[in-house]
Amino acid sequence: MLADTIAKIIEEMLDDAGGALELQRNEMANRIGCVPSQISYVITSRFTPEKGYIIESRRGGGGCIKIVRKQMQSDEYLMHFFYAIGDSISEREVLAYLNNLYGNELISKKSYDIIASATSNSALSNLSPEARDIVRAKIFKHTILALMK
Amino acid sequence: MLADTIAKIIEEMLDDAGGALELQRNEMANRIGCVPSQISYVITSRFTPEKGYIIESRRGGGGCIKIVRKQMQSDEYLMHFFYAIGDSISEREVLAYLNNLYGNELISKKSYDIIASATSNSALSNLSPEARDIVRAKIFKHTILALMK
DNA sequence: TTGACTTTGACTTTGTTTGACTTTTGAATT
DNA sequence: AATTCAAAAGTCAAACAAAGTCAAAGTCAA
Repeated sequence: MLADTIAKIIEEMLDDAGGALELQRNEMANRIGCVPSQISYVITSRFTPEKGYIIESRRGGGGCIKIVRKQMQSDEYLMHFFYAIGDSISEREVLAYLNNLYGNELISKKSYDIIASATSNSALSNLSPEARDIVRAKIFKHTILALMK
Repeated sequence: MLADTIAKIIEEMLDDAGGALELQRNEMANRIGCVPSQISYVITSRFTPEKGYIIESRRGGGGCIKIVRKQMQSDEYLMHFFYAIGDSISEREVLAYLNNLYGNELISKKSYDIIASATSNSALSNLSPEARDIVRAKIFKHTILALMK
């Protein structure tokens, strides 16, 4: 899929550049052979702040898009997450959070798997969708606290 | 029966692929000559976590369904536990199980903490005591499976 | 003949791709 | 210094591509 390919290219560029990089949308679209807005789409769908990226850009002649991969310190970061979780959360949102934590090496794959399964729709299938999201939020918060123990 | 045929096909594909595979629902339905939702039905009815399968999927263009089969050899002990858990379980019982697992060095302290917190009365405080034990059993089973991942 | 399991298809939700149009900005020209 | 222009990036909605959901209808064994 195009979007995944582009995301991968950007990831590699970030690796090479040590976590921060500036790219030109049109130039890149041209090189890859897609419309420029496809680059925008990839960036807004894959390089979100939730996943730990900071995006800045400038229009006009010589404009560019700056992408920075940020890493924080663990407990501080976990607390940040803890407070960010509301009273209700979807399975998808939990996974986005977990991916971020795992991607930043703040939790192990095993912790990831356990929390993901404990908060999955499948595990909570006895509850109504609304109740599910509320219970999930509570479970998720509890496990985040357990991670800091 | 159609469903069994499809299940068999998927099993064979899993064998060939060494236990993990990605398939496209529409493409497969087309090949087999059935409606796409039949594939969904087979997966939800036959490839359940209870039976040791992990399912993930993605919609949209280039979407797919990922199926992973858990092999039970090295995880017999955990499976034993898994089957011992009924449809309802108290916080105390979960802790007894976890202590056993931890005592036998089958899980780490971190895994212990995460699972204990995810299944605590405190995490499930929104639910009535009866609902709590039922949901807890399900969560606990899911986390046990995650441990074997 | 009831109840569990299957089969089907209409409809929903999620994710991707594209292109037309808008906004911003630096630089060249008055 | 003000104006204009072209070169960026942004926005948005339509079209398309998957998978999910759900309920109605069918099947079959106890």
